[in-house]
Amino acid sequence: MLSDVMEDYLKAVYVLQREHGPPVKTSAIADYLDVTPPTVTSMVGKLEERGLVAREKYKGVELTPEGETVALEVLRHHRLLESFLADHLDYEYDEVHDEADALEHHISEEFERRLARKLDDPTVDPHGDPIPSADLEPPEHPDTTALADHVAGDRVVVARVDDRNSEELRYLTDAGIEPGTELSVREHAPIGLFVVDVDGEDVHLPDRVAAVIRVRSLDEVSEP
Amino acid sequence: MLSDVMEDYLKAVYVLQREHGPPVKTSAIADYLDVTPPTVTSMVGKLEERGLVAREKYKGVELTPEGETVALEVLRHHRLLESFLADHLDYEYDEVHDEADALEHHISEEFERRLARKLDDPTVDPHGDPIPSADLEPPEHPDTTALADHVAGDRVVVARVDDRNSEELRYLTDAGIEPGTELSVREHAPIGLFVVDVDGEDVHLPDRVAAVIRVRSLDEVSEP
DNA sequence: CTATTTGTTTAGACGCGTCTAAACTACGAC
DNA sequence: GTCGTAGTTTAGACGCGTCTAAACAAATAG
Repeated sequence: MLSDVMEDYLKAVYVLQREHGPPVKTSAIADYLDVTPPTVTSMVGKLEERGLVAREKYKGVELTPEGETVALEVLRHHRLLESFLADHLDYEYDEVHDEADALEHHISEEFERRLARKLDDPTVDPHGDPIPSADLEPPEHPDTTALADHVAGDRVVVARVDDRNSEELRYLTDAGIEPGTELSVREHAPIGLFVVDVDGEDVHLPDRVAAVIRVRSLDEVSEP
Repeated sequence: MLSDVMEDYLKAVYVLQREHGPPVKTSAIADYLDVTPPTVTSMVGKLEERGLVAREKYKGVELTPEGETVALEVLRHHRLLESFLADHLDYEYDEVHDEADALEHHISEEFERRLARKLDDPTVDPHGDPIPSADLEPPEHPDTTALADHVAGDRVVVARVDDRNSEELRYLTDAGIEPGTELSVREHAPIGLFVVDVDGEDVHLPDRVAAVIRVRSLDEVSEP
């Protein structure tokens, strides 16, 4: 039996591993979960005893296959819930993350099955993140590029946006930027600002934000 | 801030208070929550400090108005969830209780609102239990009688069935007995068995089960 | 009206998940 | 290469929710 908190740690390691590759550092997990580093160390110790992570002291941590399966299960719950909230309860994209976080540990396998069925077995959540399949095999990660890596003139379609910052997400949604949106880069201003064209409207984005928007090229040219 | 566990205790006191009236005994709560009596004593102590229950040592416990409001909030969550699971996720009546128990503490106020709206502000859950309204005023409890108090010949309509025992509930559902079902009492056998007619079929129920099925009379006669 | 049984509370312990303070490791600057 | 610093781990504490064992109160039988 695994506690909610342990599941949260495994999810965190999974996500951070995807972002920066293993090994995942103690402080990165602490930041992600809003907890102090000693707390992480002690929790990671327990996960190691259970064979869910491999750890090298002072170096960092990495999921074992068993740990990855747990993380994928949690992620599947999370993203199915997000999809459900957006599709059937009319939540805005920026509101679904927190609600799904609260619920993801408490739904039964039965609930998961029925939800998936109701939603027609979706493969992508409202932010464009892939939903792990029911067999919990590691999902394909379509090769996308960061919007920040593109140059003026590039035409791209948004693949996914980071779901963690609700305010940012709302800003983007209001500007019409969400998975599936087509846009073109007008300018990369030297002060660290991207200007993109969305449906004929100029939208301004600081570099930091452009870095977490994943896109696919529309013209097979100009890959970074 | 109230923990999930505290909410569970308040819900338990509420339900037990409705069933047997105050004061609610320590052991009754312990049974209900599947916990030992000392645990209840210590928890009740904390609830008392917070002004959510009034207690007389060795006698029992009773909800304060504040405690009752919390209990009603939890119950509203629970019963809205049950309704949702049955109506939109095709759960059977006997499956909804446990799932709702797991989720009731983790949905936001926003979720509650959207759920109620989606369901068209229901006033009764699938078991026939009243759903507290959004203002959390104590709901009306329609005056029903126990099926067990009726005699041969009485025609009644089922108002509610106890949602706690999933097996019993499934048996009743399979026999066609659920809120809204019309039935008539054929016989009260002296060995502690009720025989009722449901849609022309004989259904046999031990006294204990007949005691937890609440009904309303169809002929204005023969009130116990 | 006392004695026994039944039920409740106190006492003390434990695991979980968290913290702060202090010890330690690793790594980049010099 | 040594040293200082940034980051990690150990040590020790705390509140929560639970338990068992023992002390205590209330209800009941005689």
